[in-house]
Amino acid sequence: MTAPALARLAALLADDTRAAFCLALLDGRAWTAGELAARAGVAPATATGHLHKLVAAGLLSEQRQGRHRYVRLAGPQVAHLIEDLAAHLPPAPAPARTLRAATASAALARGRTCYDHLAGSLGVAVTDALERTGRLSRDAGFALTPAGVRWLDGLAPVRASRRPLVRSCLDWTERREHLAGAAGASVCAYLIGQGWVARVGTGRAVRVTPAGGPALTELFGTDAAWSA
Amino acid sequence: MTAPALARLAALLADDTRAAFCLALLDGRAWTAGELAARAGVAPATATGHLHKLVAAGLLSEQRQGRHRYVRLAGPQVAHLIEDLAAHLPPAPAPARTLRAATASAALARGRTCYDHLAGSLGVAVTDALERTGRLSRDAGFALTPAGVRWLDGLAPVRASRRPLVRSCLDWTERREHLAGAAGASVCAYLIGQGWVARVGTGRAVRVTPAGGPALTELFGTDAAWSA
DNA sequence: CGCACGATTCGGCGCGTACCGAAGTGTCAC
DNA sequence: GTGACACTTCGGTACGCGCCGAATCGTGCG
Repeated sequence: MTAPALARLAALLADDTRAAFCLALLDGRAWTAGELAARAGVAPATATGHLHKLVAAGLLSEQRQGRHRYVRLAGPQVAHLIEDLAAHLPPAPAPARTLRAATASAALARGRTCYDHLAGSLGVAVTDALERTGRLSRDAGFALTPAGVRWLDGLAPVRASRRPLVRSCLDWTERREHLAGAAGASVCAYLIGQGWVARVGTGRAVRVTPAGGPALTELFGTDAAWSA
Repeated sequence: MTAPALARLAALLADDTRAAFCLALLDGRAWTAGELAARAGVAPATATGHLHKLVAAGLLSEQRQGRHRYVRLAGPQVAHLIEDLAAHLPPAPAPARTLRAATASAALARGRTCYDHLAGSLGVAVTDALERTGRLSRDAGFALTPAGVRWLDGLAPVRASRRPLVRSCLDWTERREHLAGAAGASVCAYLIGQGWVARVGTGRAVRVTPAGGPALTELFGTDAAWSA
């Protein structure tokens, strides 16, 4: 559209602190203003100002509870926008400085949630497995096959909504597309609900549980090394 | 990724002048620095600085010819990034102020190129026609059907590349997805090459030619009002 | 009730950067 | 060669905005 409108939108993410907020919120959960401030390393007063801008612009939705202000991404479109932008970043930067940081980023690369679906090598592996078993095709687009639609219906019915059933999300660690959209969210919720995939610590990272390895092998009819 | 990296990328588009440059360049052609400066309403000196940043960041590629500096988007990914961002803008703003502006924006809404594929209501109409004739499916993703792949091969073979054959692009006038990716570029080039679709003036706007109406009706086996 | 705490508002500081005019460099035309 | 032109570099101005400390408001706990 008009240049100023585009610039205003971009400007929301063009600040280190606001960008840090958005990346933290990519886990799909609600954070308090204070948590975000601490995470980004700024004073609470600074965080307040940023949150006002992000909420006013519609990127974040807020919910007040007592003396806390909870804030989350306004929806999957916003999450998709941010991941999309992140996917266009310079190839493969920033080696980890400390051992702690290295293990944390390795865990993130292995598996994580991207708002409400799986990403990282786990997300890509699930997507690959779906393709190998004929439930997903990426030859001429990115779509579930009829068999894939039936499989998903049996697994965890997706309620109809305006949200696209399937969309691809480009991963910034793997540089490959993986399953997103309502179907991606459904699969992720199912795997976590079954206890086959679990969150690690408090962040976005997830891992395959001991019970999950065999279960995933059976679910996808393939013997990928899920436990990696 | 890291917040500062994301912020740096966003900052490139977070300026009215640079945003205007990028939107102008969305037509996929090469512009001179002077043309862009005039379009954005800034002095040549200002444009030089902005172009340096955009080129250094890899969003634009430059080509020097004599005393001219030609500049274009660095590739389809960049075009996609910008259109993607534009698609997330507030719904439907800015009514046109003048008659001239109104006719220009109406022409853009009717049909335009989005870097290298068709967009606007024409782009959506073509996509709809492909779906109606069983060449494209968006039930469980966004993909060409086998029939669609055969049709495209007969029409204008797409050379293999790392670029995805099919991808969807969300339109900011129509708010609907339309065909993009290598297939979208191929269809657009074919229609323009046949003289069925032609550029209007010097901008991004395109229209269906008189010869194009019947031709499109035959091509898509449907009687949509192509000439609209 | 009174204290602790999260969040907010306000005022002021300082950096980053967008902008331009003027002067300089290279290229093309005559 | 000389002039016109596209673009660039440089210097300087001005404005926006991110940041914080301190004071305030409101809520929850003891």
